[in-house]
Amino acid sequence: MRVCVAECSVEYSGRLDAHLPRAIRLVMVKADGSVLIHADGGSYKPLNWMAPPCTLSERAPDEDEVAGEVERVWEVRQTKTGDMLRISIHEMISESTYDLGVDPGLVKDGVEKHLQALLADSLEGVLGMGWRLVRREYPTPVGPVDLLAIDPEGIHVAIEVKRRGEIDGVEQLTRYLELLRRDPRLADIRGMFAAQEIKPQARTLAEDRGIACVVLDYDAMRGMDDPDSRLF
Amino acid sequence: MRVCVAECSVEYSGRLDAHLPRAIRLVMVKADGSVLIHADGGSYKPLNWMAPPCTLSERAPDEDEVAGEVERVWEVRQTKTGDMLRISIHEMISESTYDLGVDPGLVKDGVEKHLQALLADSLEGVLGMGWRLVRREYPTPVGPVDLLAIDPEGIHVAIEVKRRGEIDGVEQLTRYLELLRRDPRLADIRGMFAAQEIKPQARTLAEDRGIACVVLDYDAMRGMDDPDSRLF
DNA sequence: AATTCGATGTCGCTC
DNA sequence: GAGCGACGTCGAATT
Repeated sequence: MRVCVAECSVEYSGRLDAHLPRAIRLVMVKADGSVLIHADGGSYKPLNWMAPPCTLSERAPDEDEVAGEVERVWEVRQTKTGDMLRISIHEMISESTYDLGVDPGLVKDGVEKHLQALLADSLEGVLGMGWRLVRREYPTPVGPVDLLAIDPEGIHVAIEVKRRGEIDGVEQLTRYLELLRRDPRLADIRGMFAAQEIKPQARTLAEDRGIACVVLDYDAMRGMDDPDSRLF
Repeated sequence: MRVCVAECSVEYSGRLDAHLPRAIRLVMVKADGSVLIHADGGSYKPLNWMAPPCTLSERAPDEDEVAGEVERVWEVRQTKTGDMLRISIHEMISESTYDLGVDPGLVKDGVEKHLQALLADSLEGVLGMGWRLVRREYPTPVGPVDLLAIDPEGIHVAIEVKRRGEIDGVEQLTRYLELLRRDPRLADIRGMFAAQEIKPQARTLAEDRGIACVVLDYDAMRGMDDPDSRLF
């Protein structure tokens, strides 16, 4: 990785055209040729960038660029789309190269699949005694519903699990229910919307459609979970 | 901005839990306290990060951490959500601080909205005499179509404008046409797909559906445009 | 404050 | 490779 701090101006041409006026910025060139240009603020998104696969070439400034006090010009081209990033360097303030090696990568925990697995393992702990799991990823013609369960009264319940419960999740569950009810054995199936957080609009819509809402406590579920039987 | 290269391991706890095993990475601390951790690959997205507003504090490693060869520990806390990022530094390889000043920011040009405005202003210049604009952003139940126009024969034409014409743009226009044709006054409406560049697949699909394709010349349209009447 | 919508979205999976 | 959905989506414009 090459890490530079430079006074530069930048032009991008690709899905749109954009330019960055002259200022001091951090320019990061990764081993795969990709380039990131960061200012000292904003979020994790660079002001400008080029995604791999791409190639960086350096050239001398032309007459106009010299007149504009440009010392070096980097041109980064996207191999597939032809997008181009031109970095005009007015002054290189610092430049270093490091060998970072291959990163072992991020390990995630607590995503929807994990919530689904935890709830499947802790149905009685979360919903109460008498609940039984039929299966995870129960198939329907429009995709699998997260969990199919049976409540203490013996009624089937389709459970949609989300990390954040929003309206589109309720719509998704509604589609599943509509199709599942065509199966005579599931004609009386009910719906349950389970999420770590349920938005007010989603709750309103769900309850209007007779879908129960359950807020999941991830840490509590992890406590209930039997570590020997879990999937992750 | 503080730019460090360090052998580190990282834990994140917030919307999800995640961790990064020990490896050499770039750690960027911006003036607002936000932190980015980059490996030497991937795209512009960091492996891990903390968005502002947040505060970074450094502490000495505890007994377990010392046993794990940790030299320094940075803890970054999100002020509002309480999300936490813990960076355990095994070895600081390089550390520098720069004053970048306030960035003037990215200036965008040539986005779809601008193309749409230019085409609306130059309909006859681009498509030929006799074309008339009905309106921009003509509403349909699935969103507004960019332009509704009338061709020299008096037939309505729905025009979808893109910088890069790809298949999803043709699908979008097809949905608009389907709904617009339900209006008896627009039963004979035709479609036109206008873009600076039209991908072969998109052109094939469009023409198969009877949708005309027009390649827009941005510079020429800017030349035709009356600067006094334009929207930008 | 809440919501909707666009993004140079990116990323990861299925087909 | 294309299509589809989730994302620690982020961010701006709008209600």
